Amino acid sequence: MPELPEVQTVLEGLQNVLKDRILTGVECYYPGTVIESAAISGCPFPARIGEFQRRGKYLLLHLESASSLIIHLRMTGKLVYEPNPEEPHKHERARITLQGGDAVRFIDPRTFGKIILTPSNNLAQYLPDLGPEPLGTDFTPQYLHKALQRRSMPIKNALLDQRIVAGLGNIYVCEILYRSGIRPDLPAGKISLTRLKQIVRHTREVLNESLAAGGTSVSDYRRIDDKSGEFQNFLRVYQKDNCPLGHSISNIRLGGRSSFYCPVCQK
DNA sequence: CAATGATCCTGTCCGC
DNA sequence: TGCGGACAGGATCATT
Repeated sequence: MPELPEVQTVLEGLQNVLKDRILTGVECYYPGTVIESAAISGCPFPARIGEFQRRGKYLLLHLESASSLIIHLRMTGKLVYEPNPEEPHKHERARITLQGGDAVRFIDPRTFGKIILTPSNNLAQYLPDLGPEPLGTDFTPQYLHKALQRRSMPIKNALLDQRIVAGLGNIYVCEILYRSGIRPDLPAGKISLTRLKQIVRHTREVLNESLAAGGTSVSDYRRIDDKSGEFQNFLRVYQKDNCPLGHSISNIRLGGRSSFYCPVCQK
């Protein structure tokens, strides 16, 4: 499940592969995977990518033709660079074509991923309300304190809410709460500023460690060069039987998601 | 407004 | 060996 470190790793892979290349189009092989804004006037291709950006779990490719591609991988989306590809792969839902015949395949078995083509000045219409970047300077304990006050939902659900902080998913939230020593089901609004400091600190720590490892590969996620990330080797609670101290891990469902935590280390 | 639950979708895994 | 069912989960929409 691509979260911030995986999306960032994919972005850097795209940057390596697509820098200075001329995009000639986006083909769609599954209804609804590619969405083209009605506000697009004239064909935005051929065009180079002027800027590569990530916002939360969204990839933003700004074309020099004043249009942008918004890509969301959701759970099983993968981008794979392919020199001169032939017929679409079995789970290939879309394809970004390049001048010269090469392409980036969008492979997504569960079909939830999207590629949106929209004028660059109209991005906001296709991006939801997103909270601060967890590695940015405005993600602070004070911010979290304010965002969570009087909220009764479990802290785990709050950290998964992209409107509160943009880019975290199930794996990293489990790991962040373990390192912070906080149970995932604690009501978000009742957590002290001191403990929120732990959350902010460990959010940065976990994300930075994962970025350094090229992300986490637990199921489908691969880098654009189809290599695995390595952070799954450093997970302490997610899909584990025991925490690093040997206590047995509990798995409860919160917001319909499995939530791994150590009942001894997390209070 | 806040919180919860259903929904989308298919590959994988488990038990019988 | 094969089958049914549970499960995985990000974001959105509907309901309470």
